Amino acid sequence: MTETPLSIPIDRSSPVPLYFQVAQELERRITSGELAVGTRLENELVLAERLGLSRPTLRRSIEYLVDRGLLVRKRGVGTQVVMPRVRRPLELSSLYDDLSRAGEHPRTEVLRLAVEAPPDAVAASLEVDPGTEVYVLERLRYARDEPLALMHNYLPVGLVDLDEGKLAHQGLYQLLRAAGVTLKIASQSIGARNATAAEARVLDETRGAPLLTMERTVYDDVGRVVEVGSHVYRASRYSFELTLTD
Amino acid sequence: MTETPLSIPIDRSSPVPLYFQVAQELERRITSGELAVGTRLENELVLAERLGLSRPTLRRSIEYLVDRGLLVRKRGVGTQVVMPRVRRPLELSSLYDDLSRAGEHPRTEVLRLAVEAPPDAVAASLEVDPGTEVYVLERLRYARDEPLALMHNYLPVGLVDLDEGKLAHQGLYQLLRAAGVTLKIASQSIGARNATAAEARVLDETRGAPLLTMERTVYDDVGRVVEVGSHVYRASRYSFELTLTD
DNA sequence: GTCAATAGTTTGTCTAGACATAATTACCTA
DNA sequence: TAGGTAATTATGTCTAGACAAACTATTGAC
Repeated sequence: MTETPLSIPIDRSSPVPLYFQVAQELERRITSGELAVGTRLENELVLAERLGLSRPTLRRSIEYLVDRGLLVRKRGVGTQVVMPRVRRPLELSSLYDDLSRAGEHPRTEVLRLAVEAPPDAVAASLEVDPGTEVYVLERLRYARDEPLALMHNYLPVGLVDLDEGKLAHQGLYQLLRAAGVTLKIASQSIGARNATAAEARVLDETRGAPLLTMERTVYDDVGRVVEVGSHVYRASRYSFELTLTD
Repeated sequence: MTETPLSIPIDRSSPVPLYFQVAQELERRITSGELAVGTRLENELVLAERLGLSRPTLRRSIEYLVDRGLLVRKRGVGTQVVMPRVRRPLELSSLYDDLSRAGEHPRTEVLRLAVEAPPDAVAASLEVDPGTEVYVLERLRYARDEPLALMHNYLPVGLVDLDEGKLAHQGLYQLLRAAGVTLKIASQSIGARNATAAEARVLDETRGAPLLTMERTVYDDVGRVVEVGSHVYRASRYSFELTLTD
């Protein structure tokens, strides 16, 4: 129930929007514990005046953090700090990015890279006519020198130029973003099955070992399908971590 | 590249906020296909005047739909309809709700309902002291008269009163919501393993059959842990569908 | 013909203030 | 004392307008 007078420096000459400067600084203080859970913020009028901002601008900062689950507002009551534990609702990240961040030293072996007509089901997911040629990519992902996942990707040609060299050192999504593609939304399906003999051999498992399967279709900001992936992960080494909101 | 003059009736006497009336109607027209993908909206000034709203209010409507991935804005260019395919980023729903919606006639068999001290790991997830008594719940979920999942749940006492009768006919989350608990955020981990003999027997699978595992911790709007779940699903009958954004 | 400067269009940010509505608190009456 | 009513406080919604920045297309110069 503490209520701290809040002081945040604002740089009006910065290209960073004012509301975002405030939001960022608030987020930092909350996640760092500087603003403890349960702390009540001063009311918007006072806060706006103290920071030298208009109320709409200040409200926009707070709204941003409310959306992300760091603050709770109640009309007639006030605004309170809730959770430092929250991460993003869910990130559109690739396995490579995740592993890099976790310091797992990912490595990728490109087993196949071709331009050819994919299976009809994949063509349908890609929303191209059956028989259309697309990038077909088969990769083996290692973490700490152990095989982790066998990945099949399909991409329309023309978005990005792929070659083995680039793919060995960068994640596919990094390459897409670098090519100016804005990944916007993906739909995934996560399931499980037992490893076939061939999969077991590649992944250094035994036949029948449990595998996690993931099918993913990724769309960009204008609604184009930019990638279809069909991957299997060793369940003994990997699990999906998610955070849901609402 | 079509550009339609947009006409939306607005009820100023309604308690529904104006920006939301507009957002809802726009969403309906987009998902129904009435506003086709690629359609460009008129610019905000014109649109605001046509609808008799101020620009900030109109902008708020549009912002709502941009956040949900139905519209894209580009400065200097305009606002365009993108995807009718998007659903919510990801819903905090329970298996029971999902199945009901899908018309799968879910049924629940309560195998155990007790108040006792949970394993220490669960107590830690629940953020209660080891040895604290909590609800311990073991259930078998059927869909279309076939066993689908074996579910273990742990809840702090005092939030909701549980009894077998209620649990047979309603999902756990429905009961929580009815008790005034606002589910806000959950962190999940999805993995896979092979079925033990006991699990296989209960789930009508064979020993070694692939199972999807899910561990979930749910928090309410003020940051309390309200449920910890540890579930296994028959991979032959179930997969997780997700939509990621950003 | 090509490239750069420029003008026009459209969204992005910000301000100042008005009124509405929900939650709480204080008070006053029965 | 108990009850409801009124005042208070805070967020929610909305308006009207200003200026900034990004993108497009056109125009002009070489």
